[in-house]
Amino acid sequence: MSTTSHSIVHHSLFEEDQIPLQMGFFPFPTNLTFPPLGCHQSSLKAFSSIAPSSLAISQEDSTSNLTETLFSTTASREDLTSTTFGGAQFLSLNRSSANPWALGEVTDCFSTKRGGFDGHHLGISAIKMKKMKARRKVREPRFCFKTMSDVDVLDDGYKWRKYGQKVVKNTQHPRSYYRCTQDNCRVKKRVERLAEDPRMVITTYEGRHVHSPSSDLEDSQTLSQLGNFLW
DNA sequence: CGTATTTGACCTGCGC
DNA sequence: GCGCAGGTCAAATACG
Repeated sequence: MSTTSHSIVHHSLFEEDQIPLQMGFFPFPTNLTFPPLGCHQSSLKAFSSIAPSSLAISQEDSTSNLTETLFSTTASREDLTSTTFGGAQFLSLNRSSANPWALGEVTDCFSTKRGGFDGHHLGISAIKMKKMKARRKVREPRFCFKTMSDVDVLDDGYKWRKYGQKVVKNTQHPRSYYRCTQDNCRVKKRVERLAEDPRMVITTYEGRHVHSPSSDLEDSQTLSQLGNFLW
């Protein structure tokens, strides 16, 4: 199997809950903090980085056959600014305050395995537990993108270990669950094929990496530069 | 033999 | 409370 054989003719970035709804509008979180979700490999350069105050998307990637990049936000055209960086043109989005996610709290409360709440954590009061439950709806930032590819797992520069697979109702293709193999890094990703179009791979990332990609130094440097630019 | 993947069981949240 | 569906665990298995 070759990871270079896939062809990306179109991909898009959108909040995962919107799938498979029409792309176009979703509440854009203000504290999205990647590069973890940045796909720095040449095949995915369009998503060079996502920063707290801006969303950057390469409009043109001459190294791949990427012909079109779409993204959806609540922002109007006026909220977008165009910047040229490293030979590529990026669109930056000035975000508003609307943010459905409270990054950190859930991480702190639920970072360990579910067994973490029994035994030595039994001192937690009922009220606190209730608060925790109330917070539980709030998730780590999740983002997904759709890629037309004949391989399921695209090389995004990080090392992943598969920890589960599940058949999702009304779909013929199973959903695979991956976790970053790096110690202390709890980033997860899900990979599934779109029911309506099996050629499309939906990759959903959850959380933020606490380390650099494991390979591809050149692209890592590029990513780092972009990070500086965007942050 | 160490590491990664598979897969059935189990857990959790949610709707009714 | 019950059942369903999604997500995770972990033992078994495969692979290099």
